[in-house]
Amino acid sequence: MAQRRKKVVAPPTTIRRLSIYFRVLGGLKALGETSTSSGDLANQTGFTAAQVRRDLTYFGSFGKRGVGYDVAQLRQHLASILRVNQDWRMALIGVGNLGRALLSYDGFKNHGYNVVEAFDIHPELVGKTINGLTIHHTRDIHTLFANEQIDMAIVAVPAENAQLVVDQVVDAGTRAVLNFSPAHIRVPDHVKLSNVDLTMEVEYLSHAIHSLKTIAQT
Amino acid sequence: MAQRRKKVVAPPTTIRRLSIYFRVLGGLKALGETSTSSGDLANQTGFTAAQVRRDLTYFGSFGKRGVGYDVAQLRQHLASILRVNQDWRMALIGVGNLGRALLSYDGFKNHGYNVVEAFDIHPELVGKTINGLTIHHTRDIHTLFANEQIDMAIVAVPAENAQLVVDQVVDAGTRAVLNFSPAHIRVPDHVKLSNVDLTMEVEYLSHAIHSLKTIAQT
DNA sequence: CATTGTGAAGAAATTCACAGCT
DNA sequence: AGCTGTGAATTTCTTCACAATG
Repeated sequence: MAQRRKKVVAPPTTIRRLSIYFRVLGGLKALGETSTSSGDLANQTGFTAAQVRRDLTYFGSFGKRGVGYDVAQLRQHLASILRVNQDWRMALIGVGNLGRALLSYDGFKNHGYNVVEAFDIHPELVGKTINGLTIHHTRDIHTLFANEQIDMAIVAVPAENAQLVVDQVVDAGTRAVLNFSPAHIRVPDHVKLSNVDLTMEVEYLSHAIHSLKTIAQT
Repeated sequence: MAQRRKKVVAPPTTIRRLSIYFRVLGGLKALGETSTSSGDLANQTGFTAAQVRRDLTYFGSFGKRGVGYDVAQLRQHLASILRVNQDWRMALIGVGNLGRALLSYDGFKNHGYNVVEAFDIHPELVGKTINGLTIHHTRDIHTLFANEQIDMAIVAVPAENAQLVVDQVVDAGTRAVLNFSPAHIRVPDHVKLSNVDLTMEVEYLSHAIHSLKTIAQT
């Protein structure tokens, strides 16, 4: 112990912004742009130039002073930091409306995130094929996860079943869970959890609209 | 200028947590619980007791020292802060896979967030009925928004059309936008924007899984 | 005496501002 | 001359710790 400690680890907020820079760089590349700058990235993302630069410094220095960043090169660096295009194998648990929408979500497949298994608890869905995937029963999660190495589980089941399902996928060795159910999920330290909470966003907005009125008097 | 300034405005993070407390209180109420505490809420949300209390102080003091909080009463306070159950009128723009899933998302309708209009640009969808809603052409946004007072727009169109669509709904008077498209959207100050970025969450996880390996050596 | 509400302290994230390269 | 990379300052957010109180 008592090791020296520099500012080493990037905040979660930085990682999420990197994902956005990565996307913008993809756009620039598609347009044939070869060079960009922190100011340009700031413009296209709504963050500040200082923040763009600060975010990048957590991982290295990728630009040339006086010049800027090489689009392809910076994009490649971010791909490597974020680990995109690494043929991630994902399983979808819960093939309801939201689950089905996620199955065909372009943003996943196009970046190396492949849904390779689908599960549901409803007997009438089990055995059916959707987007080329046979739907399995959730009771078979453990067995099938063992065969196919699954890196990430997408959980889109009702709140009351969510913890149970997550326990199963964690038990089966999955190390990342993307949870869409409106429930507080507990996972052990070695598992990473990310929540997408649609109700929360809507309620945030309904609060925010209103408080504008209150603030808008200078 | 040079006005005095107390800590008055709650951070956005607080608002989002309030939404989660609200949900937990709903669960407690359903179980017949009448009383709770910051410690209990902390347990059920994964935040800390101090944070629960701090979050609440931005809006008032709702508990009794030595006792805790009345479930129904605190829930009612949060409902009022978040403005749930106020019959919000929402419009969905983009009736693709994701849009359709959102149309039938229980979390919205059950809390007074009603999708009352649906729009799409594709001629083959216009005129069709889905979940009891007739799909209109996006070109009619302005006209139809004028008739029906729309409080919030849910944007689930491809990134390349997103800004255009948002400009239209903003122009039509909407003051809140929930954007699901992977694009940086600009809105004027009087409009509130919230983004749900699925790719970002997946990339966050793929980064996080990996960095665990690096950190896990003590 | 258990639990709130809150100043004060601490930690984390953002922004400033400028030296250092190209 | 222009843009990066980064210490330092600042702001924002979280946690501590305890007086107040039902």
